[in-house]
Amino acid sequence: MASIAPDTDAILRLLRAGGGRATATRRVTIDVILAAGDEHLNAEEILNRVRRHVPDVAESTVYRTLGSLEALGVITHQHLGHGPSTYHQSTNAHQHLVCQLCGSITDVPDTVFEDLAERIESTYGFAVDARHFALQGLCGPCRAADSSTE
Amino acid sequence: MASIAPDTDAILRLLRAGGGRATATRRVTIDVILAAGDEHLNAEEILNRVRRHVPDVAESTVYRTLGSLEALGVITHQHLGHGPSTYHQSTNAHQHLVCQLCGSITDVPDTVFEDLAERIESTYGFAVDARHFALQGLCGPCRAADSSTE
DNA sequence: GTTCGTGCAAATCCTTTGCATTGAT
DNA sequence: ATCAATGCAAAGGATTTGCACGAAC
Repeated sequence: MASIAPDTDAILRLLRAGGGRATATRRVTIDVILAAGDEHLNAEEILNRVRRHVPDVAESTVYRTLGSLEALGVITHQHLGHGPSTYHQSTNAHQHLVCQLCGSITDVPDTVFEDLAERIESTYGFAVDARHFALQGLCGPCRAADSSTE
Repeated sequence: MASIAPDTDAILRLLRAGGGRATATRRVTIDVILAAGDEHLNAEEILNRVRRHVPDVAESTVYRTLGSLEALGVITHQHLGHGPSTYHQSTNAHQHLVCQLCGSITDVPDTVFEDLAERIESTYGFAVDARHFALQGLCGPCRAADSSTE
């Protein structure tokens, strides 16, 4: 498990400690991710925000930086559905409920899954990690709209 | 909800009832899917099996047939991880536990998720459909191998 | 004789890779 | 001076789409 880095400088230090380099572009990329908080940013959105400060970044650079940060354990990516992956700080880890109709995302704490995880573990010996892929379904509003149409 | 079609002819009839056409290629495609039973076939595997009987099918044709069958409710596709989608008959619907290390797939009955689904429904008003995206995690053997290495 | 299904190629989306150059250490 | 990071363009895998032709109804 990687140590948790609270701010951009600490993360840059971590990067350097691993033989990496602290570039201006990387600093901005990290700033963007930390500033995003609970938002679920995909690579393109991160790229666009980085470009506000470094207009000529290549998308491949952002992808490579995201990869490095993920290897350090500083960020995590998750799959919320059919679209692109989203990224956030590892310290923000939680599970996601994604509506298949409207795409809305509900963050839920890990604790909600504890019973399920225990049951699956004791029955199948399988250790569930429900964070990497979101749980799909229908959110309240869409269910209401849906059942009134049927 | 579409009616459940038990055999190839019935499915072809359904297809026709919806204004579609019953072609030889479609017949073979349906046969392949029905014969697959519990296997988790992706589009390429289905294509290869169809080609044993119809050597010159285009991949786009198989994709389009899969789309039509899914629209009819006869088949379902699910995402087991980062790779291609897999398809099976809707009557075989169940949930999947996919090991992030070895890729092994464990099928689990819907009942395992009932409590979780109820809890999420009452807390968030969200109706979970855990079938479309698999639950990720570590299978028993991989956990054992993993912890002995750490 | 209309549609719909098909083959083919090209296009799409998201992401990765190769390679020469720039820049951090 | 070294080696990692970058920009650019091209490649990648999975899937979709446009279009003309052929086949099912």
